[in-house]
Amino acid sequence: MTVISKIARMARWQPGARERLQATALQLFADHGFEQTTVAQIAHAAELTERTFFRHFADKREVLFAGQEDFLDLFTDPIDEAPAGTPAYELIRRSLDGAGGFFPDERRPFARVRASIIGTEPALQERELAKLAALKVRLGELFRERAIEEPAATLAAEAGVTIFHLSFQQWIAEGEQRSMSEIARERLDAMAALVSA
Amino acid sequence: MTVISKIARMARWQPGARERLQATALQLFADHGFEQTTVAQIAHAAELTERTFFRHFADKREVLFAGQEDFLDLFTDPIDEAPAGTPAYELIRRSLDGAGGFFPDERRPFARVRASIIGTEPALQERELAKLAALKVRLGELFRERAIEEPAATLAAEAGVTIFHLSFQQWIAEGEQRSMSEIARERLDAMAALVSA
DNA sequence: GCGAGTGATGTCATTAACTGACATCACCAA
DNA sequence: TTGGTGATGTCAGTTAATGACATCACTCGC
Repeated sequence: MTVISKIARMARWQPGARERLQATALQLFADHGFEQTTVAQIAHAAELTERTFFRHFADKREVLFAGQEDFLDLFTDPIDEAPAGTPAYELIRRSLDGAGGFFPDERRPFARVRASIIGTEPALQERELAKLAALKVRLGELFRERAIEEPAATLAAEAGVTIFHLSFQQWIAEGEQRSMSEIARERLDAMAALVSA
Repeated sequence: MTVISKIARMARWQPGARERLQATALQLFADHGFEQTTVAQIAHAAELTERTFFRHFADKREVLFAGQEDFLDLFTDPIDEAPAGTPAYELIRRSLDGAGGFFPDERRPFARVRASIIGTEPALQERELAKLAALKVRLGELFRERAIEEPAATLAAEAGVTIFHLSFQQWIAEGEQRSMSEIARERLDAMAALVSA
């Protein structure tokens, strides 16, 4: 009797289907490319069916982008906790600082593989832009709620997301050792210097 | 003998297949929605085949976004013509001013229909973001070529694209009468005021 | 314990986006 | 005249995505 069939006697399904699909997909995409990998292959390798894949992820690309809600909260929680009247620049600083915690060093190898997959596929870059745009919209809303007027609110949100994006790309760059928070702080300071110059 | 068969005797194909597909697609999308319209329907309504549609447009969404090259040139030509040493802000001002010419009042109704279609479909918003991102990348390159250092180059490109996007949305807003150039100038001034404050 | 629900999964059928290979045929240039 | 070219058509195939219905371990109230 195999280990798998033993487990199968204990539970109807193996737990963690979603995570298994994500890990399997990442592996297959890295090995054979995004386009060359079919959803059927991913599902089969994860010992599930294609239909189950699409129950967990709205489309094939989404398997690389799940967890959007958590991602947004990372940035917005520090802003929610800031006192009223905090200036936009300080809100961005806190937001980036808080989000930095989501990118511990252990994640860097994973992030690099993921980024290299996304980098080879325009369709995936589109999705990434959409996710960043969603973050931008959310930040803009929070700023406006705090009586920061347009166009300052949108521009501040834009700047915040840009700083994050630039920092993230540096974080996963070859040889980079510094933490996400350190890099983001440096980028933010550079922007501040730019504006005040 | 029909008009069509007369023309058919004179030419193997009706000219302007691409434009016909674009106009037909816009019409059908507006009437029945993007998802509800199939490529086969568009092609048939334009008296062409599905295969021909995909020869002109890489995918179904692209029929609403063709002409990317011309669009980019609109923004970059004024920058190419500016003298060396022109500051980033002035480059953006010229770029927006030049691009404004691409949005004459006659285009507003078309732009409104198009925008309302895009607004209802996340997949189309993704594509639009990708196009704007391409513009941002191109502007960033031009700025860096002019010895504007990072992160100023990327931030300036970002700001320019944001101003354009905000201006465009205002241009197609209900009741708006001003020209694209006027609106863009106002938005740019607002941003400048913000930075210098 | 036991029977009714619940939830994650499987099965099956179908649609529609997209692609490759090859055919057609007016036009044009040598 | 003839041979090449380019835009289109035809056809077959793959795969992403979705709806409808079945299954069955688990759980909760009794």
